Amino acid sequence: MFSKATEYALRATIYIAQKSTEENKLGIEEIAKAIDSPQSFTAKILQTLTRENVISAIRGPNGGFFISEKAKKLPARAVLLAMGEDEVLEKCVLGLKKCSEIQPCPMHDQYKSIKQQLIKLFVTKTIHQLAAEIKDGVVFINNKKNSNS
Amino acid sequence: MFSKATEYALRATIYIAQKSTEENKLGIEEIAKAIDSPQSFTAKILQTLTRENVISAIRGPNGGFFISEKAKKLPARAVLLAMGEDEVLEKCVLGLKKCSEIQPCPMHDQYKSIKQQLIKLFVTKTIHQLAAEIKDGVVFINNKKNSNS
DNA sequence: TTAATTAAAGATATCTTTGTCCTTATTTAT
DNA sequence: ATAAATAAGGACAAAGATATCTTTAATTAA
Repeated sequence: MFSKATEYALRATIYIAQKSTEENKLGIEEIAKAIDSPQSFTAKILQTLTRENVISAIRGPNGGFFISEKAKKLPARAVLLAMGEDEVLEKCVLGLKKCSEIQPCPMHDQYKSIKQQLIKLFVTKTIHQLAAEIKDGVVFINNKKNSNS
Repeated sequence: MFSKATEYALRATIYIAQKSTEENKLGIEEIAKAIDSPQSFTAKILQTLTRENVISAIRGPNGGFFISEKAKKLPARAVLLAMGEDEVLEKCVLGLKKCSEIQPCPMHDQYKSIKQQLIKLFVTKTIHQLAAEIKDGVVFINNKKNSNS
């Protein structure tokens, strides 16, 4: 559904929201290990998320990444927008540019409600809410083949 | 959601199902124009769909592509399988390999039902059913910027 | 049998995504 | 001031997706 870059972006953002505070920032090495992503590639992605004001970064000793309380209230969709991949949610499933209510593709009517639910999911779920579920121990976010934490 | 190749594959399959019979086969040029796809690239894709027995092809004069009545009963998912893109339907939205009911990612519970509906759509809708909607004039499948047919 | 028509197959080109590495800028502590 | 720690940025590499072109194989009709 999403590119690897966007998957890493979502995982990293949720991880940072769960683990960091402005006083306790996270380094790129920790983040990449935690979400099982290539470190340098993830660094690029976090650069983008920082530039787009989804997360924040401070350089130098004791620097690192964190996310402000304000940014935690952003919907998950903000990550998609920052990564330039928001249109996936809206797109026609057959890739038709003109597919719409008045000119539907053969899948439109049935896909319509799925699409609406997808959009709703990314619009209503905030970064904070996603992170909170991890804190509760209900869910996980790492990706290692043999890990349970 | 899907690659361009798979989008073309779905559109081409539906178009062939709508327009062709074993007596009236379609050439690659007509198909590519109808679904607004690059002709040579589409030829490769139709080769794959033929090899995977989703559609059929006959070479030589009066040859072309068609789809058997039997194949028309295949679900849309058969096209995804032929294109090697079936896992999109099943995949964790955050790209986590181990995401499951017992070890859910932070989006799992809400995404679960969306995923199920997606799978149901591709499993229950047959190629024939999708093509029939076009014949009824209810839907369209071309992709031209300025076309209404 | 020859020419024409059509898809199949292979080689190649281009672009995008994914990924790495090295240098630079910033900040902190000594 | 200097050294260390950290992210930012740029150059590059590798792989995959997208696309084109040329040649080959199969089929048909003349």
